[in-house]
Amino acid sequence: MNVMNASPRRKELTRLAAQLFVQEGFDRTTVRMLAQEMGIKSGSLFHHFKDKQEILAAVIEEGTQNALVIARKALDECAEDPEVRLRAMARAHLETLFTDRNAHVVALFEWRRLDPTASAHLSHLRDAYEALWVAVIDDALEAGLIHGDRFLVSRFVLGALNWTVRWYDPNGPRSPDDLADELVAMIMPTSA
Amino acid sequence: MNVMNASPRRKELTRLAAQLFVQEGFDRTTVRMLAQEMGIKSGSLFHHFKDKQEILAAVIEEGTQNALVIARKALDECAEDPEVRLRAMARAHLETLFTDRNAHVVALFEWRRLDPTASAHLSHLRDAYEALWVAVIDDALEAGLIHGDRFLVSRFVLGALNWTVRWYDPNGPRSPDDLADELVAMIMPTSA
DNA sequence: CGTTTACACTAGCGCTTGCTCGGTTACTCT
DNA sequence: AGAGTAACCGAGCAAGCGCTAGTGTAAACG
Repeated sequence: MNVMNASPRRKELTRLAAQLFVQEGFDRTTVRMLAQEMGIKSGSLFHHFKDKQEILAAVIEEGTQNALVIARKALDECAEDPEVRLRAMARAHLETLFTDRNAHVVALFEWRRLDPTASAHLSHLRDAYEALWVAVIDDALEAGLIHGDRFLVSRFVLGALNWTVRWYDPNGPRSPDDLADELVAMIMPTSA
Repeated sequence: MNVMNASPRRKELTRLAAQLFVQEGFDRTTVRMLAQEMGIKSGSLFHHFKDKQEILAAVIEEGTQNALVIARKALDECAEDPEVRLRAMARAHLETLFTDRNAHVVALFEWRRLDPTASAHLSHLRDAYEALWVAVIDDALEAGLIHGDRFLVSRFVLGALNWTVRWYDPNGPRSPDDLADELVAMIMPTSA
């Protein structure tokens, strides 16, 4: 068994698992279903992951890592103007949400199935990501770009963005970037 | 077995079930756990509900019905000013979200566990509720109170509101009404 | 060459699951 | 008193669950 590696094989299996977890939910996805999707038998699955829990943790870790990388890159690449940064952050959020959609849906809706150990470890990743958001929101507030309570604003914005996975159709006419821009415009009085 | 009644006993059992579904998730809640919480044995449970699915449907129906009633009452009781109605609708949403919190959390996060028949029936209820929102949003847009795409705005607002169940602490300093007002203020440029 | 390593297989154990069913209790209505 | 009925119990079945153990095989390595 691979204790803690990130072999390409394991990455691919993690991707397939994410898809099934989204389709069926974590609890309803059996190891036999996972194995079949991966083209192996259920016993072989435990050569790659020590138990079902570890598969869930791998899926969520993958998604959250990517979110962090993409958000940092987006912020690095743009100017220091608070409005630009806010828009960039919103775009980055939706970008990762829909390129790694399966992993993020699992992270958002199956987080509670993690055992305490895995949850604690992954919480740090998640906190690091949210810290980026809080910083951007703070700057926007300070610049008078938006108004309200910093805590509430960031929660509302993240809620609105995360909820998109429930209704957004990637095959529709609107791009994720459009969505991000519309949301930012919605909360910015100056752009009326 | 009670085919389709709403006896007080069944209502109470539904309430208890909602609580457990929130704590453990639908799939992880066994009929034995449900029975114990209700003070009966697992076999007796099927005198009240024909199967586990029906319990889930009962929980969701209860919550959605209440949401409809509360929202309609709130709209009936307030003036025709679009801003007032928007605020009233947001308040009503959070009010029902936190007085029937368990039922709504189940409705929001366990909807997919419903079998197609139950889902179809309950979708009508849900659509009726969302229609109230769309009407209110439309009026607010027409009055120039808010701006943006009517479809996107309502999705963003509902997303922000629904996501509150993930972070809002009813024992904190803020009331649900405060939350609703802050959100409305956030998306209304005129109130800056 | 022999040994190691990665990956897969078969078989099945021990347990839990949703649900059934015949029988019992307690209350209501005539 | 007797009949009807809603509520509940105890026992357990068939299916499915996560996971383990032991084995086979082919490529990689000294």
